[in-house]
Amino acid sequence: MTRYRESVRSLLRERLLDAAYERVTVDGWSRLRMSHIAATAGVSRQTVYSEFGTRDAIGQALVMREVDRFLLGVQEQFDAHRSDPHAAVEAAVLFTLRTAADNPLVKSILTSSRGGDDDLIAHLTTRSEPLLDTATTMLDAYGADAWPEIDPESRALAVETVVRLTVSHIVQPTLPPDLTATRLARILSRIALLPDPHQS
Amino acid sequence: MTRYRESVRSLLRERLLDAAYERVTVDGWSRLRMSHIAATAGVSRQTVYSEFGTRDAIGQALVMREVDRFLLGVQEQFDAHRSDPHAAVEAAVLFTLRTAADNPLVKSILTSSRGGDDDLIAHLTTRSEPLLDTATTMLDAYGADAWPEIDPESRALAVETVVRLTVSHIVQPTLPPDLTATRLARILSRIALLPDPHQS
DNA sequence: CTCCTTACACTTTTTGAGGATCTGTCCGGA
DNA sequence: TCCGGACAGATCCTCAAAAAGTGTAAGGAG
Repeated sequence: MTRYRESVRSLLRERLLDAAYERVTVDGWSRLRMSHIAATAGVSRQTVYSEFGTRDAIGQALVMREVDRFLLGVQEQFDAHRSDPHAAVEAAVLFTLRTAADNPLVKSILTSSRGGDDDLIAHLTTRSEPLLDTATTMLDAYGADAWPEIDPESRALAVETVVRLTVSHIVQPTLPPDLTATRLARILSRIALLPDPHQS
Repeated sequence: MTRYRESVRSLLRERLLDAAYERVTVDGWSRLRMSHIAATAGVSRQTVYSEFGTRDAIGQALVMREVDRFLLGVQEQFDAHRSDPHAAVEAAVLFTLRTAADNPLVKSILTSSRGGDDDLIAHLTTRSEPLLDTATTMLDAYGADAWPEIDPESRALAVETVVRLTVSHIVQPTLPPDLTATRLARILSRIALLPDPHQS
């Protein structure tokens, strides 16, 4: 019985977050109104309040959900290439670039681009400024586990570098994502002193 | 005679730009008034207008002068280490990080950080968005001339990478500038397949 | 018990009119 | 050449009234 309640409740939460997300990506956080969320989700304003309490809590939940999804996606790319660091980096970078390209929320979280009328970023500073740290730590731990043969210092250097370069390419793209991913993978191979399959 | 006129004129221009610079670094571009510049430089407002025409032109000139000085500084670092690419990169990165740290104008030009009340950045889009391109091109040409033994593709990759990483460290510093410069030089050596004097 | 409607106090945004300030230009005098 | 003064037009404050939004609460329906 309690199981049923929780199921309904989390369904409602997702529905509300979906509604909020839709509005945010179109109008920006500042123009999002509680009544919009309620209307889009087909519930009353009060239901939104009883679920989240405040508007800020919705922003928090929105950011958290997006961050979790993104990090999960990155992990999946790595899992798909456990035996091949070069391919893993290429896949993860490509995934990140593509996500940033068509997910404005993730993009602003990753780049913390100030400005715009979008103060959703304010919620990030609590949760997303550490995002790059979290990602870096995650990748480092993952790398240590999956590829113990690489020397630790080189690995740390490589991880930090790929994170910075990826963000750089989000902020200022030059080549198409897939080519960028290839280039970054090559750079990383050299830094971590890996064999580069595409070496000329 | 004409020589004298030009000399006086360029002296006046410098004086006015100095005055503008001083105000801008304190109050920001938006709060800079033509009358301030005139007063600080000890001339009349009309003299400022007859020299620059518009307020925007002053912003343009200010940005140009700063960019030129910065680029010259980078060149000097390279010239000082013509025989040693590794040391050249380290010196140039360190110079850039330090300049960015205590020259707010250069920093905002390099990072194009929008926001703030400082729309001086707007003038950049004409002149400074290409700054990174200019810097990259300059470094590439310099590298080709000074170190022809490095293979061109690796060199291009290395140059683009060091530019992006340097900007990244300006935006999000972690270690002190000198350590960062050392690390970047090491990374670059590996990408360009150079001998690394500090190899462990 | 959950959700809806309605209502209400409080805070934050938007709006608009008025004045002040600033830009860019012109001219007469030194 | 430069300065001082003057001027039209644009832009930027200021500040108070009105509008809209947040968060809380009570009563009713299923």
